[in-house]
Amino acid sequence: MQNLLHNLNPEQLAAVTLPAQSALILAGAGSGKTRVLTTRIAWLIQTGQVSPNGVLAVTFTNKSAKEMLTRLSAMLPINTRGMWIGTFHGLCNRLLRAHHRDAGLPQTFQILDSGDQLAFIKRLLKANTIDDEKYPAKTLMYFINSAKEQGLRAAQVDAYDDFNRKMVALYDLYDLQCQREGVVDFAELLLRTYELLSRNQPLREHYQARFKHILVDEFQDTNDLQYKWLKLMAGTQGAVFAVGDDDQSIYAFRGANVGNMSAFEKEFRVENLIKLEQNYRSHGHILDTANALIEHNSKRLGKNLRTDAGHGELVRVFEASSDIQEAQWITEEAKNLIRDGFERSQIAILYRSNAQSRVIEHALFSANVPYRVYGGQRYFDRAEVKHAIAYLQLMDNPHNDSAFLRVVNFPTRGIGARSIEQLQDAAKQYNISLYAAVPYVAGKAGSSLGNFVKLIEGARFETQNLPLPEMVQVVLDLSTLITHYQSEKEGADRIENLEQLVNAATLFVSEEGFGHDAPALAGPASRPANTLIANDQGIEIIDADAALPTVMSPLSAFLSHASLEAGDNQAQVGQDALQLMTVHAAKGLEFDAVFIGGLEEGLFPHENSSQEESGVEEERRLMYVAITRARQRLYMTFSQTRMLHGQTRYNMRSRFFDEMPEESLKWLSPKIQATWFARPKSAWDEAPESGANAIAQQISKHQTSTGWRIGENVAHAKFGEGVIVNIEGSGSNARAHINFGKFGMKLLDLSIAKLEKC
DNA sequence: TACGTGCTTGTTTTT
DNA sequence: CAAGCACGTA
Repeated sequence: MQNLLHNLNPEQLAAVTLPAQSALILAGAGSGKTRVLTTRIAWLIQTGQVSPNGVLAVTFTNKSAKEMLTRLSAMLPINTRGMWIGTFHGLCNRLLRAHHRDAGLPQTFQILDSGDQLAFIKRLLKANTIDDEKYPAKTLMYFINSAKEQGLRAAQVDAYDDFNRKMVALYDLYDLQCQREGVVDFAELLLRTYELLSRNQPLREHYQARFKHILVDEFQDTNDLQYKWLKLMAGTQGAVFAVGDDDQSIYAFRGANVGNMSAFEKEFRVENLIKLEQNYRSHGHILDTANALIEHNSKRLGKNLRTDAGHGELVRVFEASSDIQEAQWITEEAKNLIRDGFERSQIAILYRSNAQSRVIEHALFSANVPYRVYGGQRYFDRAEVKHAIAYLQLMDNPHNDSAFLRVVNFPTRGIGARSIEQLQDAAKQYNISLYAAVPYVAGKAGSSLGNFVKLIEGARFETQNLPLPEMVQVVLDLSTLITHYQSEKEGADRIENLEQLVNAATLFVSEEGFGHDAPALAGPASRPANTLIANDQGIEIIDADAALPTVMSPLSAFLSHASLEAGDNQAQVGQDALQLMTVHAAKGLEFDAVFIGGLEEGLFPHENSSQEESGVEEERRLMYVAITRARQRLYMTFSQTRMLHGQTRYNMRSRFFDEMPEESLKWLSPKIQATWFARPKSAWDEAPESGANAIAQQISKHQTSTGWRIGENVAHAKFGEGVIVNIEGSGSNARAHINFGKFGMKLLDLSIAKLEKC
């Protein structure tokens, strides 16, 4: 124990050793949050306050769940495999598999990822001949997901107008169809579990009694349903140890509710609110900058990071004339850093939106600087992999219409749109799945469809006693997917990805503890004995014991894994290359040197978020996250012109610059560069792109006729500082489109409006 | 059924 | 600008 607790600072120690009551830990960026969480679990177990299976630890990402397990096994000599540490979704999946009958689901229910869900909804709309102009699939998907995330079924949603009534009706239809096919979406995993435990008292009490200690990571990111879920799990006796940082809540746009933190404080009668404010990551000026910025948010629980690391270097600010120049400057500066001994993988370039990466990539590529872009396509999202998965899905649950439609004619086997239509009619008539409707289709179409069914049945029969990896191999062969891609000119990568699936299955089997002798399609009878709990009503409860093999077959488990963990999208982690990613993707990471690009009004803060104050506050938190990624050096850049959606935009520098302490910033370029375009052409040496020159020439034409020029900074009595974006007309009729940042775009008459140059 | 063309539409994203 | 998609033609 001495070992466990040593090296903790007083606040961390206090948090780790809190009594068994609910507690809220406000953990600032870089304050050792994960360490506190894992040490707390280890301490509870080591001091005998709880057994490993009495702990429930919830995270948002598979990555942090894995991280927690790794750290924990390093601290304690226990087998962590059986422990209930995982994502909300992963844990719910496990519960629903074990209690599928009580939850009203088939044992082999399958999980729709967001892509599947969208396709599913499109299909639903088409089948019901709904005008998708009026009711777009994406809107409906958002509607359904946010309803579920609030814990609401269609019948409970308040529909106040015709549009909403229609959405509610479609939501209801959607749920029915999911049920028919035996599929659940992400939100459904949580809602189903929540409903199961709400209605099933013995089950609820069983788990409440089991989980004495519930620990939640990134609590600020919980949505309403997750909060209710936690409340239900905890019951009256469970102690919830919630760790979070309200200043790093950046997912409100997808339903996260920071308000859960203060709600938690009240509803769980938190007596212990501990703030971890000692930062072990960033140097002083960086931290001061972050602190000053976040001070501008009104709704905060209040917290200020401090460091012992000393002031360190000033935060460098650079104003570029164009996005291209910005990228080139970042590239040059990164090269200097590497020359000075920074590791490439310790340098990050962060941006608000993915579209910004292109220009930067171009500059890096031209300069031969290796880089890695995070957030690309994930392994299980690739079309060829999805196809292979669909075959496996059909073998495990043939009623999954999405899987059926994906591969019924892929590779092509003469089943065209007409045959599918016939099949869909039959399925609709008898209210059954497409697969089950095959026998009802007559003629040639019927026989090709019948052959497809035989293919699936054959694959199922042939693989029923095989271990998972061999099963995957057989499916790849029988489906002729590989043969198909062999005849395609650019199929080599795809074939490699498909062959990779066998490896993925092998890895999965060994990691999740499915022995090689485990039956491929384990039915209830063939499963190892589970903990049986008798209750008053005489209902038998099979405890969803932590190890996956006890609650589902290797195939079902592997398919869940494919949906819940789409795989790495951060190809070759740790490779010696610059790290490019969005600020969102950077959350939780840290680097020696960080560049934050595109700090302009409209981009960061993003224009779509600037309408409401709460939107700007979230952007500010996002900026706070970005700043606090840096250990010793931080750069912030912005540009006077930027190419977006094929047209040049003139943005003002971000308001965030006015919210950061002047004394911590070092402007590498003049703060207000009065007239970069008025300079003689020779000044353009640094901007070799001829496009920029063309823009400058175009701009200067206007100057003579109106006395104002595009791109000029102006000040207005009411709207403050702005940038002239366009000028129309000439002489006394001239009017200008001016971007006033937070006041938006205005069209002003140049002879009337009192504008000042600035 | 495969491919080409023209049109729309652009934040952030884990599970 | 450029990617993704719906639609039309060979």
